[in-house]
Amino acid sequence: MKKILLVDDHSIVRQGLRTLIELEVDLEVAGEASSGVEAIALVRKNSYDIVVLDISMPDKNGVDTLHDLKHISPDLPVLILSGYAEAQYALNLIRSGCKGYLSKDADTDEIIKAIRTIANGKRYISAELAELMTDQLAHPSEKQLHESLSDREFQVFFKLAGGLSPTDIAAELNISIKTVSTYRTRILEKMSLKTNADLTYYAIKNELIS
Amino acid sequence: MKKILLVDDHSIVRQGLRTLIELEVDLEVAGEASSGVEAIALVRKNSYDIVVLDISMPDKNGVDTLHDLKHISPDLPVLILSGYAEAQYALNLIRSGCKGYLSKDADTDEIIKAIRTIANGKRYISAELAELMTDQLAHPSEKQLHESLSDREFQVFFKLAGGLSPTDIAAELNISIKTVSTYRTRILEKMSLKTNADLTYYAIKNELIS
DNA sequence: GGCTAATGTAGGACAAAGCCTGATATTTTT
DNA sequence: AAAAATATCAGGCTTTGTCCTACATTAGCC
Repeated sequence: MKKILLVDDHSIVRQGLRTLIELEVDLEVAGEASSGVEAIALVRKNSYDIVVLDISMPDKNGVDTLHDLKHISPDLPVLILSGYAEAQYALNLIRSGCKGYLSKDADTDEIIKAIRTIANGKRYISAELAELMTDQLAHPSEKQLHESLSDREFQVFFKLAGGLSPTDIAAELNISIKTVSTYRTRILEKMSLKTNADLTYYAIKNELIS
Repeated sequence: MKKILLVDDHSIVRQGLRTLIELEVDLEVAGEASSGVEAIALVRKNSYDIVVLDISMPDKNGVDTLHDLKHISPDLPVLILSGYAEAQYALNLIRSGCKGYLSKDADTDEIIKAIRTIANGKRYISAELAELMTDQLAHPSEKQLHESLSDREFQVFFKLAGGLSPTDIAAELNISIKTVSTYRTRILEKMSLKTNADLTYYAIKNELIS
């Protein structure tokens, strides 16, 4: 009987997981925490076979919680549950020592399968994640996306992210709008983004602008 | 026996809600949808007493789904379930005709209470939301910029902030690009902003998107 | 109960931006 | 030093978007 600790700030999600898990004879929910801090405290006090951890939580996020868990109990396997948006961090998380990473919209069979696999000491890699990893190997870029931009490209990136129009940028840099447009295309290409809004988003999240 | 339709893209959340609801004698889950489109189709075909709707879903977001539901079935009460970040637009949604608004980390009792209240034709206002509303009444000048937007304007605002092109928005809402453009002008005017990047910035900083 | 303001909707004219393509220039690799 | 890759730049052509205007409907108000 594998003892599971559920960590998620949404009680409904915990409830859902609990219901799923209780249908399995070899698995049981041995604890629930609604925050990272609470989770750490429980792991200090009790023993579990696996932790199922939501990455996005208000007080202490999943990334930090994972980091701390690895100090307290290095061998305790962790399955990360994430919303769809955070897929980008999956690789960082695996490197930080979690044993598996699943999107919350995975279907219930897959979730149980992942829990069981990890509880048995193995890794669980979903199809999506596998794809991400091979992509990553194909383009081995440890560095931040925007670091691969050329000088000029970065200038343009910065201005686009700030909401300047191509026309304005062209004027400021004394180049043609066409050129600005070309850079834009390259920037989006290099950074695997689609829209100017993505640039703004990226710049804010990476604190390039505030 | 009140018939409930659950709409959420995460199967775990649906599972959790279902478990909760099945414990109640007067409530039953009569349908589940994992997307807005699916929800609309179900509402067209069957009859429900209440819809529990997640606002953040990939294909058709909750805002649009709510809007459409109000056309198809104006009297069908809707309870919006949201992640914590979206509290800001609760008021917009109430104005758009939802009967209640709850954060996903509300505890299970409160969720059931909200469902039952709404299924009986009343409104459900959580303590947090009530506070928001009274704040609002106390300082009417301090209302958030985006709250002065009309239903339609808000939809467009949301999509523009997310980086959708006017063409895409027009297609999603089945209106002309010109109309989208008009809304854009009004939105920027009302919010005293200048560019689409400002919208994205605003939406991120106000946690309307994350 | 009529008047005004807000809302939802587009058309047309024009401007802006985007995509594809291709020229030089510069740097890196072999 | 030659070859390959990268960076800087733009023209042509087409698609998109914006601005201004307009009109019907609804909601709000004196």
